[in-house]
This record gives sequence, C-alpha cells and structure tokens, in this order.
Amino acid sequence: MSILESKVLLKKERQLQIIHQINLHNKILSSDLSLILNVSEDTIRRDLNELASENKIVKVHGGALSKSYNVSATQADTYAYDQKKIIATKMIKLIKDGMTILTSGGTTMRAIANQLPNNLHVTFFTVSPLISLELAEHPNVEVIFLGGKISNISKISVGGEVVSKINDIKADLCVLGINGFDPEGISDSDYEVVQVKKAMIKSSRQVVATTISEKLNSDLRLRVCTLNEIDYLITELSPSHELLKPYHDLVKYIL
Amino acid sequence: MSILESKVLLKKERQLQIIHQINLHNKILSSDLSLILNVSEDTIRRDLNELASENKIVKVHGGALSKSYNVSATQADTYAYDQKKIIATKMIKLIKDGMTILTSGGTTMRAIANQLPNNLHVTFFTVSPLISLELAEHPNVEVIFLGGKISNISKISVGGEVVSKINDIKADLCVLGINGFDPEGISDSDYEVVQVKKAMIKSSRQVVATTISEKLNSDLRLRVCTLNEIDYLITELSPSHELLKPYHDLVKYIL
DNA sequence: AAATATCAGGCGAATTCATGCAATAACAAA
DNA sequence: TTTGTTATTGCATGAATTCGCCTGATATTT
Repeated sequence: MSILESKVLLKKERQLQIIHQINLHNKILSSDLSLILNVSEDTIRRDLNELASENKIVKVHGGALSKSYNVSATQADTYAYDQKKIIATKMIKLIKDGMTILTSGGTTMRAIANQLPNNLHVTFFTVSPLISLELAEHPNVEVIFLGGKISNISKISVGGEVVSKINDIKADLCVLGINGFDPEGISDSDYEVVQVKKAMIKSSRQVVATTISEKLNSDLRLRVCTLNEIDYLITELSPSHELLKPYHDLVKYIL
Repeated sequence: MSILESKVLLKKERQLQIIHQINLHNKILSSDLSLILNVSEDTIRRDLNELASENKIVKVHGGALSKSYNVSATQADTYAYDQKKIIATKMIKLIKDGMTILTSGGTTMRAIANQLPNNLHVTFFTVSPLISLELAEHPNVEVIFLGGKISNISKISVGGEVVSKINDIKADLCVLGINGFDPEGISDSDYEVVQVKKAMIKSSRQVVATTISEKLNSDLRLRVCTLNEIDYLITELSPSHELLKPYHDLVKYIL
C-alpha cells in the first residue's frame, strides 16, 4: 500500500478532469464541478476561463460546453442525462465485487460506466468501444473487449466472431441498453445488433434491461427477446409509476 | 527496505525513482518526493525540471504528471495537434483503395483516422477503441476491432488473444504510432503494448512509423523493432530537416 | 422590477518557484 | 594518497502561482 494516495489535485489534473466531464456530458455547470472536484467555484471559473482561452472548451454563463458540439445528437443526450443517471444509480446497486458482467452499448450504459464506484472489483465484457474506454478509467475494473466488425450505425462490434465469442462466456449479469420495449418484449432495428444481444442474453445468468421511460411501449422491427427472459427492468421512474403497470406481471423485478 | 535507506542516492538513481513513482501513480507532488527520497524540495524541483526537459515527464506547479496522463482529452486538445495533422496528410497519401491496414492507437493515429477522406474504400484492423470509433465515422471504411483485455494505461487491447489474432492477418500496411524512436529503433515502455506492436509489424507487408519530431531520439525501456524493419518514417518535418539526417541511411523512405 | 445567480477583479495567505551562493561530494590527474 | 576541478546539494531571498474569500457589477429568472 502506498502512502501517497494524495487527495490533492494538481491544477493540471483538475483541468483534465473538467475536460473529461465536459466531453462526457457535453455541458457542465460550474457549481457541479465545484462539488465534484471539491474546490471553490472561483477556482472552477478560473480553470474554465483558462481552458476556454486555450480553445479547449466553450465557456458560457454558468458553466461550459464541449468544443465539438454535435447539436442534434447531444441535445437529446443531455436532455435525458439526468434520467440516465438515476438508472445508473439503481443499476450499480446490483453489481457485487467479483462479478462478471456482459454489456452492450448505448448512452445509458455509458452513464452507468461513468458512475461506477472506483472500489468495485469486477470484470466487464463489452462490445462497445466507447463503453470499454469509459470502463477502463476505473482502476479496479478489468475490461475485455469482444472484437469484431464495428457496425457503422450502432458503433458496437457485430458478426459471427463476436457471437461465438459471447457463447463461450458465462456471465453473472447482462446489462442491456434498450431501443424498443413493449409488453411483447425487447426489440431493435438492426439485424446484427439483435444477434449480438440475443447471444448476450443466452450467456448470462441474469439479465437487466435499462431504458428511459420514453422508450417504453415502442416496438421496433426485430425481436430480441420476450419479457420472461429478463430479470430486471430499470427505468428512471419509481417502480409504482403508472407507465410501468403493464409490466409488473411480465418482468421479475422492476426497479 | 530498512537499514539501507540511509544510503545516499546518486542523482541518476533518484531520478529513476522519481520516474518510477510517476509511472506508478500518474502524478506526484514535489513535497511527497522530498519526503520519500529524503532530499530537499529544491533538489526535487531541479530533478523534475531536468526530466521534463528530457521529455520524460510533464512538470506542473506543485509536482509532475505522467506524459500519458491526459488520456481522455478532446481532439483539438491533443498535444501538438497541428503537427499531427501534417503527419496525417502525408500518411493518407500512402493509402490506396482496397488496402487492408493494421493500426495501433495513439493521438497521431487518431488524427489520421479523423482526416481520412470519405471516398476511400479500405479495411482497417485496429486494437484501439478510440481509433475504431473515429474510423467508423467513414462510410466506406470497414473497421474490424481486434478484441482482448483493454489496458488501463494505453487504452488498447493487449494479451495473447490479440497477438494470435494479429498473426492470422496479412495486411498491406501497418501504421504505428510511436512513443520512443532513435537510430537504434522503435521503443516503448509497456510490455504488453510492445508484444502487440511486434505482431502487427510481422503481419504487414509494409510498415509506416508516424511520430512528431519531439519524440525523435528518445529511447524507452523496451525495443519494438529496429529501423530496417520499417519502410516509412513520417514526421511533421520536411524530409531534409536537420533532425532527420541521422535516419536517412536507416529508413527506406522518409516523408 | 425584484430576486437570484454568475461574473470579473482585487486582496491576502499559503505554497511553490527561480536564482545565487557557499558547503560538500565526486572524480580525475598527479 | 593529495590536489585541483567540477557537479551536486541545501539554504536564503524575493518573485510568482494558486486559491478562497470578498465586493460590486452584470446576467438570468421569476
């Protein structure tokens, strides 16, 4: 054990953290950064000004924005980010030390990866480059990327090689990001993605479906699985919420 | 580690210890080093300045950071981005339709992936999640990710599985991002990364080494290959530049 | 318009830094 | 060994950075 688990952040480090946060959420409030990094808002403001003058971020009243701001994609993201954070919090409670977890991609999964506490010792198998990077930030997490052809659309690896690799795994938990979800089951629109998700479900002891409530009761063209194949449904809503009523008989646990 | 601690450390030894500490923790405070090594902070400061001018660490107010610390930085933010863009332009000229290309990670590679013209029809094999994402933005590019354990430090997949997968490939071109480069060859500091790079070189018809001039004449602990194993050296400098003189006899083409 | 939040700029305390200098250590030649 | 040369180190000084707090100005919200 080393003596110097210094809590002191060097200025440069703090600024890197700020950039990381901004890249992740696309925007950030000075007040949030102040809380996260445990320094005064003045210091944050000075950092933001400095980073802005170096052209690394865009400073706005109250906080800062990412430089490469993809309007259409990210606005939806930021809009749902709070909800996804709630989902992440619920999801993380299911994770125990020593688990092996299989995960797909998607922004909800990304929020989970980001919120993961640093003291968890777990092994993640993933098909998403983005998630693998986010997970690799956690020192006690082992990340295995299941390689294959990267789908231009969904940005996860797909194809026979991935599927057969997944078949060789026996995971404790499968965390699925969801695109279509209704009483008939989970659905998706991309054939290759469906193959991967099916394999993931088959290789896991328990399956967790995570989705923002917005996607409830939407049906896409291809079926991934029926609801009796999943163990947990996690949304940002309270389990007793009206919208979730139709699912209480169909899914084992709703969180 | 008890009685011998009273032994006086020579400057070189001390600096090696400093580098060790930084590699271990990614950062270090001058005050901590002063305690650990039992010398005054002035001496530490002088050491840090020296190591920084040799480009081995990044000195900041209060201590120093590892060079590879800013992993999650944005594109425009990456160090020496303009230079890397020049390298990317030169590199891309070597790519022809239909090629199969094997690539490592690194920010230079990222610049290349980013600058790639959309009309190129090529297949990329990569071990870097970041590069795979960047490449997947190009509609006519097929991206295959070579999966494996993701190294927390270098953020590329490493391990036996990757290496043996690479051995099965026969690529036209291998594009290597470089960390250490001097007349004796290419070097790197991470054992696992070296194994992957070696395999990549072996599986490719031609090898391209790309590096910003700053990294020329730097020697890291582990050898990746000698210079006669690479075909092209690409830097941001003109091929006739003074700094490149020592390499004209050693590398086939300098661009 | 009033209430609230965010801002820029200045101040002071604490820390870190660069620099010069003298004491000491390391090393090479005699 | 001794002697002379150079490198290294610790300390002292004043300068520079960093950071939290404060104030009055500006922006945003209600």
